[in-house]
Amino acid sequence: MPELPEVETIVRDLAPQLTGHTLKNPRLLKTDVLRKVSRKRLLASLNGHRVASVRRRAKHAVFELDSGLRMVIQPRMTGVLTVYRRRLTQEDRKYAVLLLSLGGGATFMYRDVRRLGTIWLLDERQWHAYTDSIGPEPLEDDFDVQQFAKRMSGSRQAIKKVLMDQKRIAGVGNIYANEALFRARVDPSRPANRLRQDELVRLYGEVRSVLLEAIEANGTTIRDYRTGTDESGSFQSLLQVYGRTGEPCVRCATRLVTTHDIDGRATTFCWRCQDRSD
DNA sequence: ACGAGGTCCTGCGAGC
DNA sequence: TGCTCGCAGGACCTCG
Repeated sequence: MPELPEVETIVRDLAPQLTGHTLKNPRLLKTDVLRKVSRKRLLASLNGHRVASVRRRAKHAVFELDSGLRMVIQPRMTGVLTVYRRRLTQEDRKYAVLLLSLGGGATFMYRDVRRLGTIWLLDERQWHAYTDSIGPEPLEDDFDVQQFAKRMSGSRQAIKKVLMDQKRIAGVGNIYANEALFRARVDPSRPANRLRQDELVRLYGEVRSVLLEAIEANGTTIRDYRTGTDESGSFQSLLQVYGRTGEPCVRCATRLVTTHDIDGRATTFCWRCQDRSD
């Protein structure tokens, strides 16, 4: 799915096109993405309301309305959020979940092939309860290495799994967990609470730099991901391990290997550069 | 508390 | 060519 850099790209593209605009003619084509909100209440809460802001939190796009309610969309694996300034074709609409008219011929669309994505509608209290329940943003200025080290070392689970735990740090998914661990030369299966200080320092730096570089590249398009202007990202050409099983390590030329030992997710790494060192 | 595994969905590519 | 199978960027749940 879109991870932090992809949702950040989407939100940067969408914000200028949505902020200050009044939403008209909301159409919900699929209801299985709704969580704790009825179709009727969602549509009524959108229709005629102005968008106050479009922001990212973790891997979610957050649309704050003038009513104070927030529509939160988690694109998960295959969700795409785009504003179109042309007439939509049948092909465009094939996987449409939510359509909103923005005026001036512009249309916002959330489409989602697998529909593992979700739409929430949260009031102020529910929003704060949620945002307080997940981890801090790794790219915030005040997210320092001590905070990172403390959050990682509180678990003896595999460091890769802990990196991807949204309750510990927000926004890191499978691609960037693989990349950051490779860059930091840390074995993904190491128990998080057994990393040395120097490894935690490296990992902290690499998590932040890989996320920043991916944002600069407008995210990673493997298959489904599109930016808010329906374009592909370009970070896929800069991946060093993810999707490169059997190819040579960029550092030592050893063939990269993939396991599914950690939480059943694909972990690609260099057993030589990321040797366990405990 | 932890790990394992199932669940929600559809599409695609590999292999036969 | 056409079929079945496993896998896919996520996160939630239950069970033992």
